[in-house]
Amino acid sequence: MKNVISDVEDRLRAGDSKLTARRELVLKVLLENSDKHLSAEEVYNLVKRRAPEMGLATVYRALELFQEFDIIHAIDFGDGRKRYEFGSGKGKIHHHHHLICTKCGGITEVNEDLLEDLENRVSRQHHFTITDHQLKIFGICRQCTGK
Amino acid sequence: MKNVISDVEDRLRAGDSKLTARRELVLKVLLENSDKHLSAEEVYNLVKRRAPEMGLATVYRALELFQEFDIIHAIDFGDGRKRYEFGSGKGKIHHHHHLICTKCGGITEVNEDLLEDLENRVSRQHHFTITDHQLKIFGICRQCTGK
DNA sequence: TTCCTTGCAAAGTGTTTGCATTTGT
DNA sequence: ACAAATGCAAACACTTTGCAAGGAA
Repeated sequence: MKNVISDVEDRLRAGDSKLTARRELVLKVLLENSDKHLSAEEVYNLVKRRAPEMGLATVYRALELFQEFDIIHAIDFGDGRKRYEFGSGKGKIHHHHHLICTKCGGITEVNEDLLEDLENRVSRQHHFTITDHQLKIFGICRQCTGK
Repeated sequence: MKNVISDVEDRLRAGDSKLTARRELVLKVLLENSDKHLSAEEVYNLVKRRAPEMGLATVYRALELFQEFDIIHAIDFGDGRKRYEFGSGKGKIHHHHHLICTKCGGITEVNEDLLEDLENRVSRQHHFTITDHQLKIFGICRQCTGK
């Protein structure tokens, strides 16, 4: 946990930016809720508990910065706002998928990458150099089944 | 072509709605550009050529109506606006995927459904009843390769 | 008439930007 | 002191909504 923060600090410094107190707070909130896919507003609300004077714009700017440094990336579950998640958006570093329950809105992560074969086929057939993919599966989750 | 329109007309009428002249125009524009994934604004601009007095709100309302009737559905390519495509969003009727070129922004459709095995596995492992999925593959398209 | 549709403008929602002030070094 | 970061409010982009006017049955 602490190491993640100092790792981010190093990466920012290497790019002539720094991990200010506000940015660290944003980062911590993201870390502590890394299972939740928070939106900017949600991050803002959590952050405000510890720094009530903090502005929403600062949260957006921190999120943008973290994205530039490939520390987080945005995902879109179709609810009209961006949500954030650790890991680079580019590259094949961190492939996982989301099961989205259309009843309760809950999101489950599937942490294996299940698409290698498929990617190889598509890549060959369409002469398309794949750098990333995004799979969202919609349906009814275990808890909501049978309700 | 004509049959698609009268089919839509029938479906709307069955649900106590009707295919007005404006709505038909929206539908036609969508049909004539079914390869393009138009946004609301793009539909609006095309529609205005034939009906200059038409308002943007009417386009949005027509698109919403068509979605309710599962005639079209919205997709999000992460550019901040919704784009529309024929076919139901629910159900396993019409599964295809999108190759999104990160260089030129071009979108290629992959019309086979390649995910059956994967769905079966996920469904079993997570007790998740799948109703739909969405796969976006990012990379460099054939034309942009080597530029 | 009655009900639905439409155009227009206003309101909403999520995000970004301009600018004066504050902070860190 | 200087550059970068921040809070605030205004601006933005896309979408939705309220309402009065228009049209079809």
